[in-house]
Amino acid sequence: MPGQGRRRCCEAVDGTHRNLGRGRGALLEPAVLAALADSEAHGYDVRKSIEDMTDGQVSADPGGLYRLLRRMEEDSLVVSTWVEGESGPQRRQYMLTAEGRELLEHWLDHLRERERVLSLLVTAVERVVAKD
Amino acid sequence: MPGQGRRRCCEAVDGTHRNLGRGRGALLEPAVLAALADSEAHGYDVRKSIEDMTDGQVSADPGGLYRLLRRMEEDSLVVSTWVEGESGPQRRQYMLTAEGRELLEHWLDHLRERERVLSLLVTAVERVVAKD
DNA sequence: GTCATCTATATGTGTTATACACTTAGATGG
DNA sequence: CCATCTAAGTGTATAACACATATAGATGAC
Repeated sequence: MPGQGRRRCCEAVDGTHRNLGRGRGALLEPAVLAALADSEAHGYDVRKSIEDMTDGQVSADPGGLYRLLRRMEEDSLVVSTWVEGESGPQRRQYMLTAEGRELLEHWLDHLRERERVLSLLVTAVERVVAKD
Repeated sequence: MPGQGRRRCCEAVDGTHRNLGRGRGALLEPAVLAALADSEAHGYDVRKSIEDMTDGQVSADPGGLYRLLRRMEEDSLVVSTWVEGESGPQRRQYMLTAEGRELLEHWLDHLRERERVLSLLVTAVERVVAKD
């Protein structure tokens, strides 16, 4: 069986998905934008939204998610405020900005393109594999 | 327009796609495997195969492609031989191994899963964007 | 009453592939 | 002779990731 040394194609050590693809090809950012487009939320909720969105298949790494949210705030895609709960300020509420919403629309086109490319690739692989 | 500082979502500086997603989420490896499943080929041909496969939308970075091929050989997914052309040995011919073919089959399942997740994400984004 | 578990938000860090620029070299063609 | 195509690389800074770990309050079991 291939894939002992370097890990390949399947994501996390435990076999679950943990990412949506890396870097520029990543899908985590649009997922976050989409999660926040409905209503503002805090990081923990965003994480659950993404799980819901993807049918429980993508469970973002908390560390990475919180860092992404900070990055996105730096880039003015979201803004955050600390929510003073009845038990002290412990939640950072994120809200989408107009810029973030604009980018999400842009992402939609891009995601559709990616869908198309992926489907072309699947077709090509199917052709050469010709599995049952 | 968002995306001046950090580049976002769109791939290369010139606006073309150059990758298929990074790292573990990357699609370049299966594309290479698929390109070599039909018939052995050298790197330059693989690059063109990928372009064909993706309707000209993905044009792999040559540097990265050659490095990937080397990596794949290290992992016994492909084997290479220098082809002695009539004008000296200048082409490295790559051939898929049984292990490589096995991994490609595995990739097919994985790509289909990715297709499904991507389509769920697109649906989610569409719902919140509700564009035209 | 304490122990696990859940909510919630982080930081630390090594690893790795990437994008882009650049090099080399033979062949082809105007 | 000079551009362009084929062909195969190297160099390198950067960025993002996976995973481990820390923290703290709340909830619930036993």
